[in-house]
Amino acid sequence: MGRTPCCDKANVKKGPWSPEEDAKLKDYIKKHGTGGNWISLPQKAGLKRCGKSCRLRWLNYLRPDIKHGDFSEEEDTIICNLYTTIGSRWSVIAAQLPGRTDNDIKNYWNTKLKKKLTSLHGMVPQFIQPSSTNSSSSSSSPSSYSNNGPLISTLLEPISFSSNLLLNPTTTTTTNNNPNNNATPLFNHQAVSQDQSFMMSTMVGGENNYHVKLGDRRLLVFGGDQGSCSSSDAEYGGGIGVEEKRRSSSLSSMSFVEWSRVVNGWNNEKQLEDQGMWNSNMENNYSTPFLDYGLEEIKQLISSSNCTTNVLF
DNA sequence: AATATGCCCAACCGCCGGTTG
DNA sequence: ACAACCGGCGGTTGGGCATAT
Repeated sequence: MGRTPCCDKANVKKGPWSPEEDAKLKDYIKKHGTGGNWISLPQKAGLKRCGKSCRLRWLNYLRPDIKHGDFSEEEDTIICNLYTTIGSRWSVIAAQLPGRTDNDIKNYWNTKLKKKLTSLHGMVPQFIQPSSTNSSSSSSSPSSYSNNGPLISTLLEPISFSSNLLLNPTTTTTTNNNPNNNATPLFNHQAVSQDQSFMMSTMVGGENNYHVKLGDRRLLVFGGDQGSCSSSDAEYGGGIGVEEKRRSSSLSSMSFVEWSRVVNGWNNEKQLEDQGMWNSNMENNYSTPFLDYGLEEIKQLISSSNCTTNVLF
């Protein structure tokens, strides 16, 4: 048989916490810690609450390192960037914002940030589901990501890598293989499988270093699937970013520049140029060299660079 | 001033993977 | 091996507050 139930559901208090309850919980944890057992905690602390409720109250409100108050522009950017990168994995996003809880970020996104982006730019960043090599799974649950293979996370710290790692340049352009696909991603970066290959564009940067920039942060971005590509990709994103080419020959694109324009409100090429994301020589040359990489090459490339970031494979 | 509407956010709900008995 | 619990997560709800009518 299994274990006994954690609490008498009929005999636990629900609803808002009183200051007295908060004080009891805080005091208990201060003296004894959580002990790794939330279920027995309320009884020990003298609270008529479910352990789950205590855990939530502590993590989302009572913890001493919680940051209250408005979100900064930088936090906005990180949230937007990560949302388009990994979707609504609020706990992962929260891990990048010290003092913020997943619940806070979720609420902030749903009530303010979405509207802010809509009012500023007339659109909201979208997260496009990765297509799965496992046809039975198309859910957005975290497990589906691990099933799909490695997740390459957005880099939140400056990166650079040497141009001598760029091999066998070929020339290609992005095409929209599915004109009926209206779900145009602004920025498309997801879990990828081991057997997928990548198209990596050369990026605007120094002579020997390639990077893309978002505000004062540089990001290495991988992405795209499902053969979606908009005209704006060709217009703005042709030479910048990292693109994924599936073996199926379906070519897809994200538009990093387009996304950066949205996030930062850069409205013309001059602003993009100022940000190091555009150069006038590219104006009539959207068909810049792309380079083929496998995942292992990318891993090697990153590990051999000065990268000090949280790339997840 | 009274009422309606919209917004915010703390808390709940239900699901999932891992663990335990 | 299996059933049930635990911890963690994301989605949703509903009460309180602010603003509009």
